[in-house]
Amino acid sequence: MEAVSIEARSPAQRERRRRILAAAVDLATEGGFDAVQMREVADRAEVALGTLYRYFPSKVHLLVCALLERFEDAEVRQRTVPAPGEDAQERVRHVLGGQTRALQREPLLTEAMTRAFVFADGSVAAEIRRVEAVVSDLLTGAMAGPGGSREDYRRTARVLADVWLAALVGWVTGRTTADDVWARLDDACRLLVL
Amino acid sequence: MEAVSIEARSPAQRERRRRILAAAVDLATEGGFDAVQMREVADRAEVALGTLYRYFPSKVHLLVCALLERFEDAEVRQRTVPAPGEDAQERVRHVLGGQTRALQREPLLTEAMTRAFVFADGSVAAEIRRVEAVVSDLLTGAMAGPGGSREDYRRTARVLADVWLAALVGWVTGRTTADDVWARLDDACRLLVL
DNA sequence: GCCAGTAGTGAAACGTGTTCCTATCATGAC
DNA sequence: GTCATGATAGGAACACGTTTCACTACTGGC
Repeated sequence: MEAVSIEARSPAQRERRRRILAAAVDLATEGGFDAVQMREVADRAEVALGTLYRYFPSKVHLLVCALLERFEDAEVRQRTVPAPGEDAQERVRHVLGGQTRALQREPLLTEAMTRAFVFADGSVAAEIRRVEAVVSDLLTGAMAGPGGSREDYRRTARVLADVWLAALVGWVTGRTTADDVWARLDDACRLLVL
Repeated sequence: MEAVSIEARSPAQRERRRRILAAAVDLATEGGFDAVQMREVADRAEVALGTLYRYFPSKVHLLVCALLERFEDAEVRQRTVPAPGEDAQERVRHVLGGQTRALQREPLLTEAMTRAFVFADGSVAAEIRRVEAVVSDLLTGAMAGPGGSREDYRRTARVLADVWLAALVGWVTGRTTADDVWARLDDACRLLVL
């Protein structure tokens, strides 16, 4: 089942897609994963339920796409304003800290997107991979710095992304505190040979 | 809502609990997360649906408890037969490799338990924490070796557990191969200051 | 043994993600 | 302009996790 691609044909379709994502983000921001109910998303976006499913074949697709857009924006911004810092460790800490704080500003939205991300099954593989790629770019870009080689940092970035994800999962499900997310990233940065 | 505790009062209750977990594991082994349907679990365990929900307040609880029992067994076994290896890195690699191979022998069961683990919400916090504690014991025990101090390795163990989890999630959802799980753990062991 | 209270049964019912179907609408080819 | 084709609306229907309820069976204290 293929979703309507991002390069949706008509302006009306792009607009519908935008409205759907906005509705999902609003509901998630207000009530988290459970509050993103497909009928309610369709109502708010003013599309029929069947249309919603034509654009996003499942609730998880929808939320992962919302997550992807956020990270894509973040990655673009990061590219225009490179992270400050003397070395790879300082720069990647800066990025991780900033992104984590941003996620923590909207706890329920982060909960919804994070749980969708980890619960996603094989049918969402393409979107998940895109998120992983963007996050990898974000982190390797920070570590490599201007003009550095990203490839040297791919493996380290993946470890950091893994720690980040696990810490976020612990936080969004109420098992740990917001500070703990940073503590775990901090530990990881310190323990990794950077 | 509190599940019937593991120290269930009567032998009949312990037996019911055992049957329920066995039924869940069987179904998961055969068809993964989606195949663990509560009505079917109740049927196979020969208990009423209401009874199943008295023992395990949700499908996720049920699968996380199954995961917990597996890791508890593994941890006990690990304690009786300490991991071989000259240093912390060798020993923890041995344990991670062995456990990962064990998980990969039953891909659908691992898929079911892993997805339950990451999708679990706050109501499963207690069980999740127990799983995390057992995994931490497993890894710190390996790294500390006989007579060593576990505490020195708590943070490293958590990073490794995070990488392990993220890699397993990637594998059970078909995004990466079984070998990739090991490759990522291998990278993490190499990149960490051990 | 009897009784009170707890546990278990069986079945119906509810909520929400997902699918399906038919009628209506929009758009591009001619 | 007309028509064919695909997109959207509207809504019913289905699947499965979860809840509820009335009834029965068990168990521990007397």
